[in-house]
Amino acid sequence: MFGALRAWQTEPMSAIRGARERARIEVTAAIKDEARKQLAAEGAAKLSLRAVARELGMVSSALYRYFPSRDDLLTALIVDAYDAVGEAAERSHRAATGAAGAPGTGLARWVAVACAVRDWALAHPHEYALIYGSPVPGYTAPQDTVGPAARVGMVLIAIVEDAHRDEGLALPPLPDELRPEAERLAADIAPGLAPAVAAPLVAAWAQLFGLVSFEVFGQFNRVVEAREVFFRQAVTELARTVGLLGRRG
Amino acid sequence: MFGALRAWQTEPMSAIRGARERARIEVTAAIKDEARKQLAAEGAAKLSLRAVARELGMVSSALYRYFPSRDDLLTALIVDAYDAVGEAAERSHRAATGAAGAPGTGLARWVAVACAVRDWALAHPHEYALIYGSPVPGYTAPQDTVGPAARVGMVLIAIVEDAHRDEGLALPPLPDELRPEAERLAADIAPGLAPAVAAPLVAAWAQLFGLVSFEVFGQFNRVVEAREVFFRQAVTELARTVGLLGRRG
DNA sequence: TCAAAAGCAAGAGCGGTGCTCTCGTTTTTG
DNA sequence: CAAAAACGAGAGCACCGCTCTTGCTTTTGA
Repeated sequence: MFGALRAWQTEPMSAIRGARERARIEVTAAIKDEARKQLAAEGAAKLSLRAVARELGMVSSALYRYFPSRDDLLTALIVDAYDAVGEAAERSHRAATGAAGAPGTGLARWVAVACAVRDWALAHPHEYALIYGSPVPGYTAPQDTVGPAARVGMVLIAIVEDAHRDEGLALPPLPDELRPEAERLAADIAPGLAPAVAAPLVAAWAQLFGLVSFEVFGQFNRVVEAREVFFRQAVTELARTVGLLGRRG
Repeated sequence: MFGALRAWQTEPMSAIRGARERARIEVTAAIKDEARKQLAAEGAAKLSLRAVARELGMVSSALYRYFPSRDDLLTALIVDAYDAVGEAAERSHRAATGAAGAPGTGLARWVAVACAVRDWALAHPHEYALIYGSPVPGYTAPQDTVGPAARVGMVLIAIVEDAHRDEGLALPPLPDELRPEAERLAADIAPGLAPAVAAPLVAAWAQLFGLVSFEVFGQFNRVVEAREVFFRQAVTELARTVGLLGRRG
């Protein structure tokens, strides 16, 4: 018995130290799971700490041991949502990067990642709204969210960088007014990228989510019917604006 | 006295019939004004019926004589917001349509309207979030909102239609997969428009708001710095996708 | 080894919310 | 002029986020 105790204490730091810490991790995960369930069911506005606690069989005040406020719980869900959509994008990117270097695959990867983002958004509309709709907690995003929030953008950058190296880009001319900003952007987000493509890339990033948001938020209701083919065509055209070569290129 | 009463009763239907009706209109407007003030200050999530009533010196239950629920108040604000941004777009369209028929004005009008939408959004971020962020009341937009919600899109359609008539469009080829949807779209939203431009136009509509949303919602923080010139360049490129001819065209 | 410290669940409670109902009062209507 | 409708005020219900206090358990450190 004492031997077992000693064995626990000599476990590496990375492992869970005691029963308390283990329980804390499990309870924290259970809270987030239940909160995510309520978020998916009713939306962020209806998410209630008391309801989460009730469903977990604990008292509402106990929940504040794990999240100092409702906004902190929402922030945790925001980070998870960014990670989820980011991972969906990265997975589809890996899947579309089977054969590297083949001409035209840049466009295929771009469309694949865009469709992955759209699919995730349609499957998790409330979580999507949490991160790409109105920012509900506070006015500015907490620092914890900036890393996960960049993952989709990183994938898009990687696609364009790879295509630039492997197939070349059909670069649009860079207007003089935009040159300083484009150079700053390129140096900031992708040091190896040509300034002429950095600005269109950021714009395409925003426009991609414009297409997704309009569909998820119902702006396309009674307007666009064949949404899959409509979306694919739109993001294909978007790929052209960042220099990815299509069939017509 | 009775004469005055009779005179009131013989007034035309369009006028206000009595003191009660007049008061109702005024109180309704006061409620909406105060609600809009709180919306602009704190956002839709913090809008409280009780606070509105308190500020207006009435009891919260009295407010329910004018709006049956909080969501109905929000819906009224949504309609007003759609009308406001729609009117901003229409006004800038009229201003940019001084000299009609001159070559290249289609592009100028497009950029002017896009900038007007962006300016309004940056000036009224919470109202913008109410209509182009997560749909907060219910899941589907009430029927009252569809008309006002279409105003900006109508302006964009008008610009392209006028340019099509006056200057011609540089139409991109229409892929076969998109043809049925494009024809349905064209017949639905703008009977005089070529199918090849209908789909890109709807996509550009969504992408325009993607650019605005990313800026308003803070997604461009620490990414895009020179936002005005960045936006103008992006919507100029967007104009090209709907066939409006630029200098390079 | 054992007492101090820290973490934890539970409960009561505060001020706030949306919303309903009732009750006089006032205005409109027939 | 009486019936009907609209209205403001108030009390009250259930819920919310959040705080504070009270005991209990685990962890810690001398």
